[in-house]
Amino acid sequence: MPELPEVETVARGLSKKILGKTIREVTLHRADIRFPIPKILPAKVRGQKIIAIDRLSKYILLRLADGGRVLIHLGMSGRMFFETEKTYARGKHDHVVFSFPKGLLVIFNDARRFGVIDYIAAKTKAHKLLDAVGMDPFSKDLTPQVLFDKIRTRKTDMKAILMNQKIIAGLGNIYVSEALFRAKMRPTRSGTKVTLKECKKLLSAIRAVLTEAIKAGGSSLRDYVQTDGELGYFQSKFRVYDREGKPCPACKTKIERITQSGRSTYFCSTCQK
DNA sequence: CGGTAGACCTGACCGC
DNA sequence: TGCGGTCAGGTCTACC
Repeated sequence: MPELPEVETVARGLSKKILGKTIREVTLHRADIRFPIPKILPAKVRGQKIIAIDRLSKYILLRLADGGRVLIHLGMSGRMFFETEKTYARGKHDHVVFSFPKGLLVIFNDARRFGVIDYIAAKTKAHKLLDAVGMDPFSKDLTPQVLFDKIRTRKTDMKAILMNQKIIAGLGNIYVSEALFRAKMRPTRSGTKVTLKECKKLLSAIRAVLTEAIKAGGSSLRDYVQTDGELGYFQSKFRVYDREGKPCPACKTKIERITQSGRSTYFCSTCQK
């Protein structure tokens, strides 16, 4: 499901209802999803108050009062939503259930099981997955010059560069196509052929599309819902993604779909150079 | 190190 | 109704 805007939407939804609350219990209905879920997690977080809920790239971090953290990644099909203890009927892919006072439940559901749930103890600083996270697109330290320096030496195409989480963290298949369209840049272009001026435009495009998508509550395709069950609506604002054969919103040329690194890319061959 | 294919998993959809 | 093929919002690992 999720790229940065969807994860941000989930993190905000969780904050509204469980920030400052104490975890009563965590139930693991599976021993592993993409990786094993630590068996000790329930014992470690039981009775812990959630003092912060952060998003780092596409990860959600529940910060606990004792300094421990719960790391969550939604993979391709992961969802988190609220239920009430009295009426809850466990769904097929409900793998983890967090219980809070007054019968409030937070369900982690993930059909494809590409998601991750891990526990990071208080004194642990490094984490393999978090160490692979690059700069946040909204970071003040990410200037056009910094982006240019990261891109200019890369021989691979812009699609792969923007999908690389170590370069910029948070974009995925939808928002890479959308950002490149807004920047008028061909997804097939080599990083070595991008100018500083274009990086400035690209960075603005990335920030604009992500900001608009967050405002819309993310994009709901097949199985994404917000924590409260509402649908995000940014999918109705896609300019190229999933619009093969449809007219470009700027020039009416038919949108093309190509495959890059085994994933679909959508672009306008007239607008994007 | 950079680049790329393959792997992991379930479900929805399409054509026969 | 079933069956096979394709595709899906991610990213880690192995290999060149």
